[in-house]
Amino acid sequence: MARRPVESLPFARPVLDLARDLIGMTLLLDGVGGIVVETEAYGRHDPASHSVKGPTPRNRAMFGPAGHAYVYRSYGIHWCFNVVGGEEPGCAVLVRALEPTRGLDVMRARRKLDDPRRLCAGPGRLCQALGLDASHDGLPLGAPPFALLPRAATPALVAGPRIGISRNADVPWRFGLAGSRFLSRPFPRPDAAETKF
DNA sequence: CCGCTGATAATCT
DNA sequence: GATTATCAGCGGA
Repeated sequence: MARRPVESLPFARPVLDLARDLIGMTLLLDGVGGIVVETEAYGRHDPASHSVKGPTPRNRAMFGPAGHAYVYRSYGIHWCFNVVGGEEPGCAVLVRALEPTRGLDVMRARRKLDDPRRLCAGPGRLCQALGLDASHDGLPLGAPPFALLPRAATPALVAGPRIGISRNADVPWRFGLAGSRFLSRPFPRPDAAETKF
Protein backbone atom coordinates (compact mmCIF):
# COMPACT_ATOMS: atom_id res chain seq x y z
CA MET A 1 0.00 0.00 0.00
CA ALA A 2 1.36 3.37 -1.01
CA ARG A 3 2.19 5.79 1.77
CA ARG A 4 2.05 9.55 1.48
CA PRO A 5 5.43 10.92 0.37
CA VAL A 6 6.25 12.77 3.58
CA GLU A 7 5.67 9.66 5.68
CA SER A 8 8.58 7.94 3.99
CA LEU A 9 10.92 10.19 6.01
CA PRO A 10 10.98 9.53 9.76
CA PHE A 11 11.17 12.86 11.58
CA ALA A 12 11.62 11.58 15.13
CA ARG A 13 15.32 10.70 15.04
CA PRO A 14 18.60 12.59 15.55
CA VAL A 15 18.13 16.12 14.27
CA LEU A 16 21.55 16.09 12.55
CA ASP A 17 20.44 13.08 10.48
CA LEU A 18 17.18 14.82 9.63
CA ALA A 19 19.05 17.96 8.54
CA ARG A 20 21.27 15.88 6.23
CA ASP A 21 18.43 13.82 4.77
CA LEU A 22 16.26 16.84 3.95
CA ILE A 23 18.91 17.90 1.40
CA GLY A 24 17.65 16.84 -2.02
CA MET A 25 13.98 16.60 -1.03
CA THR A 26 11.47 18.88 -2.76
CA LEU A 27 9.55 21.40 -0.65
CA LEU A 28 6.39 22.91 -2.12
CA LEU A 29 3.77 25.34 -0.82
CA ASP A 30 0.68 25.40 -3.04
CA GLY A 31 2.80 23.75 -5.73
CA VAL A 32 5.50 26.42 -5.61
CA GLY A 33 9.07 25.71 -4.45
CA GLY A 34 12.02 23.49 -5.26
CA ILE A 35 14.82 21.23 -4.08
CA VAL A 36 16.20 21.73 -0.56
CA VAL A 37 19.92 22.53 -0.94
CA GLU A 38 20.84 23.99 2.49
CA THR A 39 19.73 23.27 6.10
CA GLU A 40 20.79 23.88 9.69
CA ALA A 41 20.08 21.68 12.74
CA TYR A 42 18.96 23.14 16.09
CA GLY A 43 18.83 20.92 19.19
CA ARG A 44 16.65 20.99 22.31
CA HIS A 45 19.50 22.09 24.60
CA ASP A 46 21.51 23.91 21.93
CA PRO A 47 22.45 27.43 23.16
CA ALA A 48 21.72 28.78 19.66
CA SER A 49 18.21 27.27 19.57
CA HIS A 50 14.99 29.12 20.36
CA SER A 51 14.02 26.07 22.43
CA VAL A 52 16.99 26.17 24.84
CA LYS A 53 14.95 27.66 27.70
CA GLY A 54 11.85 25.57 27.12
CA PRO A 55 8.46 26.23 25.51
CA THR A 56 7.31 29.83 24.93
CA PRO A 57 4.50 31.28 22.80
CA ARG A 58 6.89 31.80 19.89
CA ASN A 59 8.57 28.37 19.84
CA ARG A 60 5.40 26.40 20.67
CA ALA A 61 5.53 24.48 17.36
CA MET A 62 9.04 23.19 18.15
CA PHE A 63 7.52 21.20 21.02
CA GLY A 64 4.58 20.00 18.92
CA PRO A 65 4.39 17.06 16.52
CA ALA A 66 7.42 16.13 14.39
CA GLY A 67 6.92 16.65 10.68
CA HIS A 68 5.14 19.97 11.18
CA ALA A 69 6.31 23.51 10.39
CA TYR A 70 7.87 26.02 12.78
CA VAL A 71 7.73 29.54 11.29
CA TYR A 72 9.00 32.61 13.12
CA ARG A 73 9.76 36.25 12.34
CA SER A 74 13.40 37.18 12.07
CA TYR A 75 14.84 40.64 12.65
CA GLY A 76 11.32 42.06 12.63
CA ILE A 77 11.14 41.77 8.84
CA HIS A 78 11.60 38.26 7.46
CA TRP A 79 10.05 34.83 8.01
CA CYS A 80 12.10 31.69 8.61
CA PHE A 81 10.83 28.14 8.02
CA ASN A 82 11.81 25.03 10.01
CA VAL A 83 10.96 21.34 9.85
CA VAL A 84 10.13 20.14 13.38
CA GLY A 85 11.79 16.83 14.25
CA GLY A 86 14.58 15.22 16.19
CA GLU A 87 15.39 12.83 19.00
CA GLU A 88 13.17 14.76 21.43
CA PRO A 89 10.65 17.62 21.36
CA GLY A 90 12.24 21.05 20.93
CA CYS A 91 14.48 20.21 17.94
CA ALA A 92 14.08 21.61 14.41
CA VAL A 93 15.84 22.01 11.07
CA LEU A 94 16.03 25.47 9.49
CA VAL A 95 15.64 25.32 5.71
CA ARG A 96 18.07 27.94 4.41
CA ALA A 97 17.93 27.59 0.60
CA LEU A 98 16.10 25.93 -2.29
CA GLU A 99 16.92 25.31 -5.92
CA PRO A 100 13.71 26.73 -7.43
CA THR A 101 12.01 24.26 -9.77
CA ARG A 102 8.22 24.77 -9.58
CA GLY A 103 6.25 27.98 -9.98
CA LEU A 104 9.22 30.09 -11.12
CA ASP A 105 6.97 32.84 -12.48
CA VAL A 106 5.09 33.16 -9.18
CA MET A 107 8.33 33.31 -7.20
CA ARG A 108 9.85 35.89 -9.55
CA ALA A 109 6.77 38.09 -9.14
CA ARG A 110 6.79 37.81 -5.32
CA ARG A 111 10.51 38.54 -5.07
CA LYS A 112 10.59 41.11 -7.90
CA LEU A 113 13.72 39.35 -9.09
CA ASP A 114 14.57 37.30 -12.18
CA ASP A 115 17.86 35.64 -11.17
CA PRO A 116 16.93 32.06 -10.11
CA ARG A 117 20.18 31.77 -8.17
CA ARG A 118 19.04 34.35 -5.61
CA LEU A 119 15.33 33.56 -5.69
CA CYS A 120 15.39 31.14 -2.71
CA ALA A 121 19.01 31.61 -1.51
CA GLY A 122 18.41 32.37 2.18
CA PRO A 123 15.78 31.55 4.83
CA GLY A 124 13.97 34.87 4.47
CA ARG A 125 14.20 34.85 0.69
CA LEU A 126 12.67 31.38 0.29
CA CYS A 127 9.77 32.26 2.58
CA GLN A 128 9.09 35.35 0.48
CA ALA A 129 9.26 33.31 -2.75
CA LEU A 130 6.90 30.59 -1.46
CA GLY A 131 4.54 32.97 0.33
CA LEU A 132 5.35 31.38 3.70
CA ASP A 133 4.34 33.31 6.85
CA ALA A 134 2.96 32.94 10.38
CA SER A 135 -0.27 31.43 9.07
CA HIS A 136 1.73 28.25 8.28
CA ASP A 137 3.24 27.87 11.77
CA GLY A 138 2.41 24.43 13.16
CA LEU A 139 0.90 23.00 9.96
CA PRO A 140 1.74 19.40 8.94
CA LEU A 141 4.15 19.13 6.02
CA GLY A 142 2.48 16.06 4.53
CA ALA A 143 -0.84 17.74 3.74
CA PRO A 144 -1.88 20.71 1.60
CA PRO A 145 -0.86 23.46 1.26
CA PHE A 146 2.51 21.80 1.95
CA ALA A 147 4.23 18.96 0.12
CA LEU A 148 7.59 17.38 0.96
CA LEU A 149 8.66 14.89 -1.70
CA PRO A 150 11.37 12.21 -1.41
CA ARG A 151 14.67 12.53 -3.21
CA ALA A 152 15.73 10.18 -6.00
CA ALA A 153 19.22 9.36 -4.73
CA THR A 154 21.56 10.14 -1.83
CA PRO A 155 23.38 13.38 -2.72
CA ALA A 156 26.94 14.43 -1.82
CA LEU A 157 26.91 16.85 1.13
CA VAL A 158 29.12 19.56 2.57
CA ALA A 159 29.03 20.78 6.20
CA GLY A 160 30.15 23.87 8.07
CA PRO A 161 29.33 26.25 10.93
CA ARG A 162 25.84 27.74 11.15
CA ILE A 163 25.24 31.29 9.92
CA GLY A 164 24.18 34.37 11.85
CA ILE A 165 24.47 33.01 15.39
CA SER A 166 26.77 33.97 18.25
CA ARG A 167 26.27 31.10 20.73
CA ASN A 168 27.49 27.57 19.98
CA ALA A 169 28.78 28.95 16.70
CA ASP A 170 31.61 26.46 16.18
CA VAL A 171 29.70 23.20 15.65
CA PRO A 172 29.36 22.19 11.95
CA TRP A 173 25.59 21.79 11.92
CA ARG A 174 24.98 23.55 8.59
CA PHE A 175 24.60 21.20 5.60
CA GLY A 176 24.52 21.81 1.87
CA LEU A 177 24.23 20.05 -1.46
CA ALA A 178 27.81 19.77 -2.74
CA GLY A 179 28.44 21.99 -5.75
CA SER A 180 25.02 23.67 -5.67
CA ARG A 181 24.85 27.18 -7.13
CA PHE A 182 21.72 27.99 -5.10
CA LEU A 183 23.22 28.25 -1.59
CA SER A 184 22.68 31.32 0.59
CA ARG A 185 26.46 31.56 1.02
CA PRO A 186 29.42 29.36 0.08
CA PHE A 187 30.71 26.83 2.59
CA PRO A 188 34.20 27.58 3.93
CA ARG A 189 36.90 25.21 2.71
CA PRO A 190 38.06 22.89 5.50
CA ASP A 191 41.63 24.19 5.19
CA ALA A 192 40.67 27.86 4.74
CA ALA A 193 42.36 28.95 7.98
CA GLU A 194 45.64 27.30 6.97
CA THR A 195 45.78 28.62 3.42
CA LYS A 196 45.61 32.22 4.60
CA PHE A 197 49.25 31.94 5.58
C1' DC B 1 33.56 38.51 -5.81
C1' DC B 2 33.58 40.44 -0.69
C1' DG B 3 32.43 43.34 3.42
C1' DC B 4 29.76 46.98 5.69
C1' DT B 5 25.37 49.17 7.33
C1' DG B 6 20.58 50.40 8.29
C1' DA B 7 15.89 48.67 8.58
C1' DT B 8 12.55 46.84 11.86
C1' DA B 9 9.76 44.48 15.72
C1' DA B 10 9.16 40.45 18.76
C1' DT B 11 11.49 38.51 22.54
C1' DC B 12 14.30 38.57 26.40
C1' DT B 13 17.12 40.80 30.39
C1' DG C 1 17.51 48.71 26.73
C1' DA C 2 19.87 44.76 24.12
C1' DT C 3 19.67 41.01 21.06
C1' DT C 4 18.24 38.71 17.01
C1' DA C 5 18.61 31.34 13.09
C1' DT C 6 18.21 38.40 7.79
C1' DC C 7 18.35 41.13 3.57
C1' DA C 8 18.99 44.88 -0.03
C1' DG C 9 21.86 48.26 -1.43
C1' DC C 10 26.12 50.18 -1.76
C1' DG C 11 31.17 50.67 -2.45
C1' DG C 12 35.69 48.57 -3.17
C1' DA C 13 38.84 44.94 -5.11
